[in-house]
Amino acid sequence: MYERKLPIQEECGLDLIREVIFGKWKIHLLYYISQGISRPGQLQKNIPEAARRVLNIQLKQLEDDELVAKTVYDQQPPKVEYYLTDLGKSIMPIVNQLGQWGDDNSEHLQRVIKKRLLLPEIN
Amino acid sequence: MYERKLPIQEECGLDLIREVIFGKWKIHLLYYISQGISRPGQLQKNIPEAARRVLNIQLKQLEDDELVAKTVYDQQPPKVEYYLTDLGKSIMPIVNQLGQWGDDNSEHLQRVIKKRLLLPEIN
DNA sequence: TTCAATACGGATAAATTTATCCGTATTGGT
DNA sequence: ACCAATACGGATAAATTTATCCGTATTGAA
Repeated sequence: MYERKLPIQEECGLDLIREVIFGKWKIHLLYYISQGISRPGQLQKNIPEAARRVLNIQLKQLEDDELVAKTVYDQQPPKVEYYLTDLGKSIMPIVNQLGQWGDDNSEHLQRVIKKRLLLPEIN
Repeated sequence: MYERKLPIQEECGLDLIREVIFGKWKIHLLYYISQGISRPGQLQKNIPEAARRVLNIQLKQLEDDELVAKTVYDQQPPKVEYYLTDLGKSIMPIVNQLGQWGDDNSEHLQRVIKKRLLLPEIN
């Protein structure tokens, strides 16, 4: 178990939203869940680059932050369905715009990302 | 100097935008620059929680990604001014909405963030 | 002559996040 | 009997990001 050592910033809206959506797969998860892809196994199939363990962790965080919630069916084999809370729904317009902006500018973005490999330092 | 080992995802818009704005202070920097706070020293004063070194690194990344650009005045003491590129300007509506959403939901967000301290595991 | 203001970046440590590996448990199909 | 499908999470390694510390260089002001 990991214990945070540095304080979390919560000065302004940008700090706060960063805390809940800046995870490698969080916006993807929100997106797919909003599209009705609700079961963990399905989400994983849609995000094959992500390790299942990581998806679980990020789903848990989204759940803790109350952007999503889940229904656990009492059956075997297990069945779980995630859905967006009202708060989660309210952020979807922005998530969709993020994806749209990325798509609209994909040429540019792919170019600058490739350029990074040539740069002397990255950090 | 650091060399990346894992591949960068660039499958979809959400991957791409993550690459350019998911840094601890990037959306803040974009916001303040859009507000006309253009000099590094001023940006630092507006984001006192951030280490200056980190702001420099993230400004450099924003510059490499062509969301911002800078004018270097040839004088002493040095003077530099950052400004948004067209691409940077095009993302501001979304950045502003992110901040707005965070502000609008600040009570909720502060509550869930505080709750994290009580949770058994974080990762 | 010493210090403040200005911007930048090397070197390295620390913190955090993500990845990998593997084990739990149950039902039904082959 | 054995395996696939299903969801979950412990333990730990690896990768990445962020933080800390300090040094460079120049002008003008006290």
